[in-house]
Amino acid sequence: MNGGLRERKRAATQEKIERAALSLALEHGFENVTVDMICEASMVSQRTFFNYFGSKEGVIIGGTPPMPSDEHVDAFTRATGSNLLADFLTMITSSLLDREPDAALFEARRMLIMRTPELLIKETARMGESEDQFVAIIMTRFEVQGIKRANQTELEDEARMVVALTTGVLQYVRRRWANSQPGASTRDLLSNSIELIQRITNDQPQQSKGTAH
Amino acid sequence: MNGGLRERKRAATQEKIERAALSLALEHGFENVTVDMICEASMVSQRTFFNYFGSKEGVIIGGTPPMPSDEHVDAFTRATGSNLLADFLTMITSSLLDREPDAALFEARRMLIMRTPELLIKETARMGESEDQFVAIIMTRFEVQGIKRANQTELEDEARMVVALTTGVLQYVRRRWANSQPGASTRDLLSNSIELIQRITNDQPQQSKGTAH
DNA sequence: TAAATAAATGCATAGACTGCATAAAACAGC
DNA sequence: GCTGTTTTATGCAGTCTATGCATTTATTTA
Repeated sequence: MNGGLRERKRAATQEKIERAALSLALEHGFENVTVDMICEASMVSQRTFFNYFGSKEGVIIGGTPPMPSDEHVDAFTRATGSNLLADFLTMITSSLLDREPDAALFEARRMLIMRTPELLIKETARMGESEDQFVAIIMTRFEVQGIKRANQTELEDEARMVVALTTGVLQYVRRRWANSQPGASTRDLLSNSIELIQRITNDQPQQSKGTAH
Repeated sequence: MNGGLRERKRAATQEKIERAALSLALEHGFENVTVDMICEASMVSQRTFFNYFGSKEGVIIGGTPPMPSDEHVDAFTRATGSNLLADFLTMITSSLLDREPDAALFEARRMLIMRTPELLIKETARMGESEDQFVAIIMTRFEVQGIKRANQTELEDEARMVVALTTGVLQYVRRRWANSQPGASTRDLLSNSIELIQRITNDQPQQSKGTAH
């Protein structure tokens, strides 16, 4: 059933731990906060903490790796005619934004990540864990849109490169986002980033566009 | 002085630990090998192990973050007229290749990383730690080549994006490299990757090239 | 050969994390 | 409301990575 006592208590506990963790980390810095401190502040056992979040970073960057919702995936695979990299990037950022409905927690996280480069790196790493699933999503889009290459491998390489580029760009975007104003538009940030990518990759003053061999 | 007993012994110890670690990790898998096992196999104390490598991953992916030599940096900042991203990527991979002169260790590392996605991620993370230094190198190239933008910030953003893209692409390249034949050419792999990037970023069937706004 | 420097080690300790057993709470059916 | 079942929370013991500090051992330099 939905909204049972059990479920609500679970959500409450999770939030309580998260709030305690964020608050402590903002005050003392992430690395100076121990799991025990978080447990004491949120009045749960250490074991419970790990049951919920799996690791110390987990409580900040999310206990489970981020996966876009079916709606986002659908929109992505069907968004024909636009730029693949831009669309993928948009899907990922959208699903990241959806994950945190509470504005205060959202902002706290932003500040924390800004102050803790290590967390930004870990977040990137976590994204990398889901690589295969992301590749699958992109392959679906290729299929839906009837995009073919000489062979399946080539198509998969392309998908893998898109994911790789995205994890890289995400690091850039997150940094910019972390240093931006609280209310700043993610959309603008994204389109600026994509412009920048295109400027960089298209800029090749003297080299011909053909293969380098 | 150079080649003193001290220095040679140090190099010998380091190599002994590295060999033991790689051998054990290939046999049992990285996560099933403990630091104590490595210490016993290489006959050093645990403390010595950490003095050399700082962490368990360190013994596999290198005790210190990878930084290109002055020669590489020089070549990069002066290589005018070519593609920025390609040149930067080349510099990074070159310096990575230079790090391991021993072919057997090199190959062992390749196999290990192929079998241990976690290590690939950690390696990427380590690269991210040096971001600021890389940005500085790129800024130097801008300066050497007299490249200007509206303001310094814009230039730095561009540099940061190049680093971000590179860390992403590196993940792709490393995966390809890990799964390739022992003798495969890194140069070919690189140029293929760069072609792929250009195909992806230039491919925008219906969207005009201008700003999305 | 003696002083200075560097390397290796031992020991104590913190802190993250896991496995396992058990207690407490919530649920489902009656 | 009572009872058996399923989740959730906890306690505890133990493993493993990692660090600080003091001490010993080896190499270098003067």
